[in-house]
Amino acid sequence: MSYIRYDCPHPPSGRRLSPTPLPPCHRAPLPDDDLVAPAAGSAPAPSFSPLYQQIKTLILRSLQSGEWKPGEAIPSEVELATRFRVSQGTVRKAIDELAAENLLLRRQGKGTFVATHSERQVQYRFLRLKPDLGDLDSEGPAQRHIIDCRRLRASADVARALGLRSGDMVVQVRRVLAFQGVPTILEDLWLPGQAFKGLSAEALADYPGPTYALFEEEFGVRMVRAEERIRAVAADAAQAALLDVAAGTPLLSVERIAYTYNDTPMELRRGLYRTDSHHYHNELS
Amino acid sequence: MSYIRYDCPHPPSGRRLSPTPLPPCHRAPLPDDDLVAPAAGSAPAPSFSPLYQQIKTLILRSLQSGEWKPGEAIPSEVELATRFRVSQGTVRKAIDELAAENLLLRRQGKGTFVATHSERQVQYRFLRLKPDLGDLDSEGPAQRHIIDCRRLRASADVARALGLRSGDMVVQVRRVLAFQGVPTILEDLWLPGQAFKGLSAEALADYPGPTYALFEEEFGVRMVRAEERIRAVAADAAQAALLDVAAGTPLLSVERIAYTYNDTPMELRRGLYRTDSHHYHNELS
DNA sequence: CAGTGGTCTAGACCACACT
DNA sequence: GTGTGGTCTAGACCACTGC
Repeated sequence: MSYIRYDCPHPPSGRRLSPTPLPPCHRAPLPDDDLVAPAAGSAPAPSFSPLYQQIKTLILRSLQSGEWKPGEAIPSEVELATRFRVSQGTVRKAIDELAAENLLLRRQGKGTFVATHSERQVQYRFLRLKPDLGDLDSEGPAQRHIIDCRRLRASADVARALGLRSGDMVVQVRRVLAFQGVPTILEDLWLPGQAFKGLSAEALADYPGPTYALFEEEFGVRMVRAEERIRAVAADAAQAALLDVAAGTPLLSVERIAYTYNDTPMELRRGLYRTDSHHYHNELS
Repeated sequence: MSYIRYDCPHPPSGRRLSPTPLPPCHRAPLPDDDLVAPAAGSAPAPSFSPLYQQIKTLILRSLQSGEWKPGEAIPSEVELATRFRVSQGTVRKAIDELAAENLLLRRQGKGTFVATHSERQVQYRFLRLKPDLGDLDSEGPAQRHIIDCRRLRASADVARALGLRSGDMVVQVRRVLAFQGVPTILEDLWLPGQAFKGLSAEALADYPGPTYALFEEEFGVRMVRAEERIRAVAADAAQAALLDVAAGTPLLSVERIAYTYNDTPMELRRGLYRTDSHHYHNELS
């Protein structure tokens, strides 16, 4: 008596059965807006998912809607259990998965928090380039040199990567990141123009934290995961000049697509990394 | 009353208290070999870990000792719960973590299995080079050309990577992997000579599955995780010839250290990847 | 059908953080 | 102390697999 089923004996819309163990019977129906209704908008078919997955979806929805903002605490487990009328253990399992995906951050004794790119611990979460020697902090944050920031129409490949139509407006940023004075990363960013109205070179240059934190704060766009394709290429003359290397120097070409909630692509990034004193670090398991 | 503590009121060695909830008292002491004793060999200090962590350690120990071999089913959760005298939920949580680390594989209705590099699904788990076009299977498995396989004394850097003393014996393998006839990967492998006695070029060439599966079957060495450092380099003349590219072509340099249980390094691999029709794929989260 | 892992609950207690 | 997440248990039932 625990799963949403089509053959649910409850007439009032195919919602989940109530998991009350000892008296093995159903719980009183809940207000529709309190649980996932297989209603408009959602995919109608797969409402077979376990309860905790539905809770997870609901929490995700609240994160997406901005009900809880990055860095803030979400309601406690007991509170959420009451709200969703499930046991604490079920809420717990939902939160466990969201924490494993780095969307939430649990802190014992304090609460559960919406993850952010601002936190010291996980700053530059998506940057895998590490110095060959010395600890990660000894190097300090990168210096940013914004070369260009403009609005233009998306080319075919940029549009495809961002799920736009070619010709749609995008913001393009070109910048160089330097570590301890050595220019090390040259990258281009493309962002959907719609969501990033008003992004300027000044904002990018002045913001003290990670760029993804700026995106969270100024545009409400939270990057949740990303995919990268890495190749080795030779620097052309222009690239070589910007990175202060000889033309033809082998560079790491890193193409990244970053996604918000619901696997919506929100950024395309093409970077060239010098790997003479840094390396791209990856953990496999 | 649930954690191992130094102030545990049980005299017979600092072992864990019994988690019996309703009558909040301790359970009868168990045979020493049944649970982690903070005995010789292990680090003595950190015996504060939760029960499920201890269970995890015990399961890990059985995996390590070869009590359950790759591909085999481990005892059911209830069975393990009885054996370790804990609740099924506690065993479950231990297995959950091991499954998340890809050491175990759960299959509903069938059991929990020791993960292996032989399985079709996760074959080439550690190889991140993907074809630019076409699905992963369309390409088929790589053709292996073993160029060399010899035993020699470890150089300083190889020894350091493998946790050996320089001068210790290692097996060195050089090979080329080709996809659809195109040589794409040139790599050197170094393996501790002790554990890989008898490894031959013929065995490497003839074995039909992934090399890591051969290591499991023939030498009982299970690679559990790995770390990679990636750089861009230019092919020298010899490398270029083997990979059928022009000298100076940019290549991905991938240095991998693969670990067995207990974070013991068991393989150093230095690969050069052509990225003209393939790319290194990485997921960030 | 029995056996396995998967879900859900309810309740107890522990560890940690703040006040 | 109160409130939070973290651990542990016991028991029920569901879903999948294979005999």
